[in-house]
Amino acid sequence: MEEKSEKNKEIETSNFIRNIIDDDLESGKHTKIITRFPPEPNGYLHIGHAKSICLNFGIARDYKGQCHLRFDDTNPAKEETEYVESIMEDVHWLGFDWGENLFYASDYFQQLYDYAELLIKNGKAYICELSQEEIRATRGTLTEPGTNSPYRDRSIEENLDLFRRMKAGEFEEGAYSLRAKIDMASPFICMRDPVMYRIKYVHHHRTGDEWCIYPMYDYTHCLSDSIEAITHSLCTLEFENNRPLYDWFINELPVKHKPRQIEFARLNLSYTVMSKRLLLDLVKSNVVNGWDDPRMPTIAGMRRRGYTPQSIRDFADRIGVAKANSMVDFDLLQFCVREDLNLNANRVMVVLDPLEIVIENYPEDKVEYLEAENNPENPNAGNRYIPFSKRIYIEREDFMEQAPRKWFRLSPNSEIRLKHAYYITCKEVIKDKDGNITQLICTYDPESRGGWSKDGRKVKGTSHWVCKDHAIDVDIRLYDHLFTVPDPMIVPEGKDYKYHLNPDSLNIIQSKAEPSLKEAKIGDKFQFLRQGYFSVDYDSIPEKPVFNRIVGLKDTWAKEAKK
RNA sequence: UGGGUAGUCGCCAAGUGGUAAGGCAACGGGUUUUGGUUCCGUCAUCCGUAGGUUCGAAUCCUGCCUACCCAGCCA
Repeated sequence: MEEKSEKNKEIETSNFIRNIIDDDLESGKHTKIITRFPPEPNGYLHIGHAKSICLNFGIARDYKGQCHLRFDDTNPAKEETEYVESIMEDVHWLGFDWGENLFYASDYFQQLYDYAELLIKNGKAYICELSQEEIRATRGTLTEPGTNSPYRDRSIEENLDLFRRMKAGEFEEGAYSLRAKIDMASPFICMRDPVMYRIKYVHHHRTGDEWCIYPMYDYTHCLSDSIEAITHSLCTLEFENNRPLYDWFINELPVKHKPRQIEFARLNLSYTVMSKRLLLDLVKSNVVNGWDDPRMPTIAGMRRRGYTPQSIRDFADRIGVAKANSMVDFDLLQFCVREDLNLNANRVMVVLDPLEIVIENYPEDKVEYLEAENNPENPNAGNRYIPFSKRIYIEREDFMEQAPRKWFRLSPNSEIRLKHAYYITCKEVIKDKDGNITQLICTYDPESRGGWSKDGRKVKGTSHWVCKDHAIDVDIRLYDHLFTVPDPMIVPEGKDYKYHLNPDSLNIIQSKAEPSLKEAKIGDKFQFLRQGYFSVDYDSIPEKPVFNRIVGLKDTWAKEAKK
């Protein structure tokens, strides 16, 4: 399904990071490019991570280098095996493979510890007894320098002894920390003697209870990159401030490789939120039904919704990579799925909101099987046969008693084509006592079988339909944006991001589908003719398939009708 | 207010001194048994702003404005 659309597309991928890599290759600084995707296993991956994954693995692929998957697991209090499994699944699903290069920062705990002792021996790190609050208080502010810790000038021997006893579990959490000795007056606040190690009596998902001291991100990340010989360490903009510290550790230690950190802007998508904290909150507060709720911007959610890996990769290519903060239109993502699915999803007829039609001049017990192409964009998709008889359903919104200007669907005495079937003309409108339309009486033209007429008369409107006696019942889940505004983070004073939650982000309806959909399997994707693209949800049961709407078709009539 | 970044079409984004790519969206039109697809066309005399250098600047220099990030023993 994917290969076909992949080859007729050639997005020229050029960005400032690739330019740097090109220069490094040309100058001979590097001969092989190694990148890495370094998630912390404390939550599910989202579309923002997909951007990073496509960037890192994409570069490795294009430069014939390699991209490592490395779990940044230095804070056991937040990390779980469940997350590492979901992350691996999502990266694979997106179409990338790290091969042998699966790593964990925790693999380097011993090496990192040895490096720390070396820093102590070189007089570049010390054991501090200040409490967390005291450290904060002596750090200074954005405009004022901090003050030196009273423990800053301990002897190397004492520092070493204390550090070893920290590791041995002799002290309580928070009683001691290992700090780099840099500069309490640095305008880079992260350089004001940052904490390198803290004591935590917490079980680690991989190292168990082997360690009770854990290294901090700034200390761990640069050295992990170095150990793996990463050439270009790509991260998001908020780490720009940390780069001096990244370089400091690399330069103070006798490392073989000195990776270069390069920062790019993280992805923001309109009508959704992207922070792990907020996504976790949506899950915990049951606003959505779990991490893979189809409204979530998580990879798992998008997969369940029906987005294809190809469409997400294409999206990542199209949004580009730069240093300016930005918010991408959700429209672009929708364009990418439609483009993929238009080529690859078979067409099928489903009447979302059924209105019964009785064809008065059609024989009572006759059933015909009409041939229908599965995908006009792909002749290889073949044909199928759809039953047709006297009673059928059409879409309720395809009929209007008082037709507006430019309306070319059904209305009293007008003629339309039933896709793949016949021309019908509306003769009578049946209503209940409240005036609601309950049924339409129509006639059909037996000469128009297949949807053509010999006299070549123009029938502008074409409706989809299903045969009443053969239709199957299906549940349809119509999804819309989780939020009603492009930027949910802009809220009135005193409100939080939930202020803009869309109360109509999910609508479940019962519909009638053509019988072929009985065979649909979980994850199958279809275009419901004239409606949109839908994917079979895993909540389906044999008696009742459940479809998620991935995205609607472009609807220029809806636009016209608004005028 | 210290430091770090960024400001090119409604939204992304190329461009790196030689006179504004491309995509999405939008708009107009042709084709069409999906008001889908597809096709054709329109869409920045102008690059946050004010000066300066230059034959020539979005690209170099200076000032100013705006936005984002940094004061976790989170990442």
